Amino acid sequence: MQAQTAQAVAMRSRILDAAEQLVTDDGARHLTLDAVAQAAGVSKGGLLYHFPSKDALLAGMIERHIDLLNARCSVERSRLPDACASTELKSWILGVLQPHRAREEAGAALLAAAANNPALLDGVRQRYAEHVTQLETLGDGFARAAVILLAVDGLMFGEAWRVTPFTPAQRERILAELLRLTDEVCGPGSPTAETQP
Amino acid sequence: MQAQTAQAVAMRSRILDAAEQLVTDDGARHLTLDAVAQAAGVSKGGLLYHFPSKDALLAGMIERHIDLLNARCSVERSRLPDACASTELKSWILGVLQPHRAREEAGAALLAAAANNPALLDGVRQRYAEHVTQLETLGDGFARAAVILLAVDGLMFGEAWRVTPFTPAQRERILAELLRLTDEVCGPGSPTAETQP
DNA sequence: GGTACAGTACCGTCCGGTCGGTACACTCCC
DNA sequence: GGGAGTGTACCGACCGGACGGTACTGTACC
Repeated sequence: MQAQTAQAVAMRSRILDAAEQLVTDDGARHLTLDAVAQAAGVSKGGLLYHFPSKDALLAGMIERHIDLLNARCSVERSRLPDACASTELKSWILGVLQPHRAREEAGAALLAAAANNPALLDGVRQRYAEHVTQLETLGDGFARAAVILLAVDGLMFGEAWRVTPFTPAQRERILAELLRLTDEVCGPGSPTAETQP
Repeated sequence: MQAQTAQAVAMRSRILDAAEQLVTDDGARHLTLDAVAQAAGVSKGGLLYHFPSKDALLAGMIERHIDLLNARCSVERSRLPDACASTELKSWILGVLQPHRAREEAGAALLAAAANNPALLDGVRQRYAEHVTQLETLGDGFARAAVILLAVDGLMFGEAWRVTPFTPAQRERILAELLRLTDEVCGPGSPTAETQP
């Protein structure tokens, strides 16, 4: 890790943005150092200053992706007043799927990593295993909760690969259904939760 | 397309097997013509005789993957006696997930294609759109059916990427839950339920 | 004076694809 | 029936370019 001045952080972010965009537009195959440097408006030397190797770049993409998801889920979790067993699941659903305008193409980071160096996905694997462990505490509700979790995955992957042809309205219905199914796992939680317009 | 003698078909199949194995074991990055040729026990020239380019090889992987899924789903569909609206969905679930010992790693074909040339996924996109169109006929059940479809995707992707840590027992429970949810979409699908006493 | 780059020249390797050639089977024709 | 021709299946050396990475100089700016 480096000194991380504001300037450096900004440039790192620009580079990661460019890399994500490249993957979603042209495919992981075309994620080359030269292409990333050009897209980010930085020299190759500058790129390698921040990410000393391609693996480091990929790891940076993954790391930011996970951090972003964690931050989103934390926000959603803090918005849910109940401490029901479904809170984690709900915040996961909302965190992953809700603000879908910005960059669910961040899933591209996973694709790029999987294509180039599957070992970089270990962090994701670990996080996933933790999720499943949590779901196990639901007992009989495990299977349904796992289905919900998997559906969220499927939607995220599908959108990252641009294979899911859902309209925004359809997506809304699916999201609502996921939340409804979550309620069925362990009840709707605190009544104050759903009082928003 | 070529003459497709039995010999050629066998060799093509061997090559595709080797390619799939390579992707699942070493990642899409290491899917090179030389590596595939060596793994298939064929010379590079021989490989390029059957697949004139790498894109052709990837397209062949995708094509076989889709054909395999279609065949499996047909078998499962023919086993389901009812013509209920959930038949398609059920046969899809069973076809994709049931014989999971053989090669759900065929999902590796999708990964390899997405990494190298995303345009190769157009066939998959088309097939997916057809699925969704079918689901729309379910009316109110659409959202739930879509969730089921997405969960199947999520499980398939997750297994292809080796991120899902489910035990076989957990997987069984999830599969059962998926079928149960399918029944809820339009009833248990008893044979010709609408017309029989 | 250290951070944060720009710029460039270069290297070694890897990889997709080409190309000339081989072995063998089959067929046509005299 | 035997040579000539044709097509299939496959081999493997080779080429050109792309790509990851190194190395170094310069320089704007706080």
